[in-house]
Amino acid sequence: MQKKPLIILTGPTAVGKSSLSISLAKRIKGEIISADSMQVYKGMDIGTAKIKEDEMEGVPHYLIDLIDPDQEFNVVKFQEYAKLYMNDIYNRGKTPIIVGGTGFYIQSILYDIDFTKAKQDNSYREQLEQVVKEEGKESLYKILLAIDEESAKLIHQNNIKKIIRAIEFYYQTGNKISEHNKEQKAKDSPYNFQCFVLNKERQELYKGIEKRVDTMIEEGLIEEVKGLFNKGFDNNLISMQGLGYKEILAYLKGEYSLDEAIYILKRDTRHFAKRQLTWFKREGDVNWINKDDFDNDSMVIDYILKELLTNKVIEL
RNA sequence: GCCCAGAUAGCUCAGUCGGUAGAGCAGAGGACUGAAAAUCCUCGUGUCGCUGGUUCAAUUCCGGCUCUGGGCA
Repeated sequence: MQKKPLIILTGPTAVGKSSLSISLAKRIKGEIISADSMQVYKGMDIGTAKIKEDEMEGVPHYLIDLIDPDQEFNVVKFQEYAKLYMNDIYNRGKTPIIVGGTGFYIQSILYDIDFTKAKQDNSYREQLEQVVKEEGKESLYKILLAIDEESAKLIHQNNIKKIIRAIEFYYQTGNKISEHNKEQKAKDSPYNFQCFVLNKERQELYKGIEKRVDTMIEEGLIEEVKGLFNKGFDNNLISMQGLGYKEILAYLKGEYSLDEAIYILKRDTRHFAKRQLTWFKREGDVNWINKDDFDNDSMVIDYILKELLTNKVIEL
């Protein structure tokens, strides 16, 4: 069976993925699937720099404004939805373009990672968290060491979240997560894909981030967060741990001054952009686009189209 | 003008009872397979303000100067 075409446009936050994705989608009659862990939430617009209706210029978008901020979302759900929408797009003879900065989400589609089904049950996880509280993280680490030595070597003792997941995986499936990961890493992509990573000079990227944060504040980020908080959404939610939300929430609660909150938000967003770049660097089959090498966006589009044609992802 | 306190890494500061120095933040690099905008790991040489003196040896002690705070006139 012939592999289906898939285009991916990613890169660190604030490089300019959205505007480029619209131009690209229009040129190839593609439809956009957002791979963004925060833009799925309704009402979180300013802080996630969500694309506005009129900016979409009629290009269909999926996985934006899907759920409320108090609903749970994760890679598995992302993968389910994305596959659903992609199928629909293929059936209509169009090409999906995955656009977004959440590397893990993109990977889950690109290599069709198998997330072995298990009932959503957090009770065991809570038990493990209790172990950490009462006996310390060393005890937790020892549990992992006993069941999956390989993972114990790979995961640092301080990385409690990862240790808990590894133990939980064993508990739910009876298999070692280290072996599962090895299998998944060896997989070939089921798609005929091209993955473009947009980047620019670090200093410029950081400047763009800081400017974007200032713009968010001007556009009413504080009001947006206040509104969400008044609806009862608090920092125990994953959504409220998003950049811009957790910092402004802390400001509203009096933990920071506004200046401090903005400083921390800018700094954390810079750190985040760096982590994104680290992720993409590790991804092997990727096409880096340094925006500094192009005079304008339409030249970037020309380059992307040329690459897609020579690699036979799309045809004329 | 006088008195006091500072002057050490990009920033905030610690320290050396005299043997050329170290934290936090910033910054850089990395990991990641059901929280991923999350979580976690690694990386610290700089005329110790300038200039004389004492000393085998001064960033450290003493003097002068410059600058920055604060106080008194």
